[in-house]
Amino acid sequence: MSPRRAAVLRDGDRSLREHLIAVAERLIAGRGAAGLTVRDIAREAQVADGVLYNHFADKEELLAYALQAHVRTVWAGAGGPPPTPGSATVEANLRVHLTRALALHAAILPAFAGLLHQPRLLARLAELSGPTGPGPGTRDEVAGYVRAEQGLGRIAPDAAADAVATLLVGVCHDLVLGRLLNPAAPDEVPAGTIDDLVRTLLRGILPADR
Amino acid sequence: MSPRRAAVLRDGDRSLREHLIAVAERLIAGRGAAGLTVRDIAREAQVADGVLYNHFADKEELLAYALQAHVRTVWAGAGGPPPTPGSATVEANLRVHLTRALALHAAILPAFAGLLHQPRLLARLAELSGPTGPGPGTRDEVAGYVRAEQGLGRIAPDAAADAVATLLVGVCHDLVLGRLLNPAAPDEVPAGTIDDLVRTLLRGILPADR
DNA sequence: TGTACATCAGTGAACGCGCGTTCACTGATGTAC
DNA sequence: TGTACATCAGTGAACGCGCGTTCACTGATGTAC
Repeated sequence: MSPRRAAVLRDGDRSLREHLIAVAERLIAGRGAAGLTVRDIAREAQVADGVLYNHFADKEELLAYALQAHVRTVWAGAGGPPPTPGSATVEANLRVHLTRALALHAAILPAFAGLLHQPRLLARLAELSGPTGPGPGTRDEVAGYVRAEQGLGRIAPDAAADAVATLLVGVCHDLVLGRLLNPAAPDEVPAGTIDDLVRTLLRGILPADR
Repeated sequence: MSPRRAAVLRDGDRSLREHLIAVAERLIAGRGAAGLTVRDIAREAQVADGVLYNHFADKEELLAYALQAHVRTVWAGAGGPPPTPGSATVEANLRVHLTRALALHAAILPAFAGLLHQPRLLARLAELSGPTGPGPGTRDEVAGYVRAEQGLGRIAPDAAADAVATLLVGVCHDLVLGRLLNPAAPDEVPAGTIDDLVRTLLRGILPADR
């Protein structure tokens, strides 16, 4: 090992690059990427202001890696694999899917708040591998689940799997956006809400005689 | 009329205050409120940089009024009243509701992009009267429609009106957010998508024999 | 009617601040002798 | 083994810029005489 090491990394084998990404990820998880400055990150990392430019082209590149890491961390902590088609009941499984998706979105979407008008950063993030946002992963999971259950005969063969996925992911966006737009609103989703949503998806709203 | 008037307002009876709000509204409609500077607004309004402080406490207050005006304008242009319960078919009416709501959200949500992490501005906006965001108005409209149709027997009495509203508004958030997060995506909603969503809401996804 | 003055909304240069980024310097380590 | 030097990642003060905001000044209008 050649020259100087940052004081904070003296004991350990983590590279400064990894350290910066991890610290930025932690800050993003805590308060979102919007309004985060390079000084905030440097101070929290106990490292000089300018050192990030030895490892990243610019602030955006560091943020892109940190956002990717955040999304991966949230997915890894999503609490195990999604329900297996054919197991339990479709109703219970959809409830699990919705609950999972809500937790994912609640953790990921706020981190992106304030980045929606930074297409350059979003494009850079999209170039990185893996799930880069809250939506696509959940959508594919749900649509795949619906198709599998259709194969098993537990969901109507003419049901539109993509539509179900859109409805389910849409609910997540709605509930999380509602909290962002109205910070005074309560964090908790009322107990009956998820049941109502799942039941509506399952049975529709037409009267029984039609 | 007493002292000086702004050159741009010489011929006309619009106050400078109204002029500033109208110009800011136009800019917000065109490119969103994020990244908009007081100089942008002043230049577009053909008016001195500092004059806004004669009429508003600060930039945030002007933005709040302009956002309110934008939301009102979009609602006023929403294309007439929502469908009347009992008319046509429930399916057709839901399709109209969804199309209306999509248009509203597509026009309003992007204006709020980048403001989601500015709770002070959002709070100030909420203090103004009228619909202050894309969500609540649509939600109430849809839930009210569902309840009215329940009274007429065209929607199942045990259907959850709020859940339907959440699902429908959620779809709007989803489609608009998808475009914001992935600017490369196409603007058009595929023709069959709305049909699929409405049919799923109406009939659910359980097989016919259950 | 004509002239001097008071009023005050509008003007725009200037201020202070925080941001992303740069770069001359520091100092711990590996190498040459 | 001990000493002098080269290397280069890390340091942090400084730079340039754009932002929101301020304020001394301008000048069109109403009023007094």
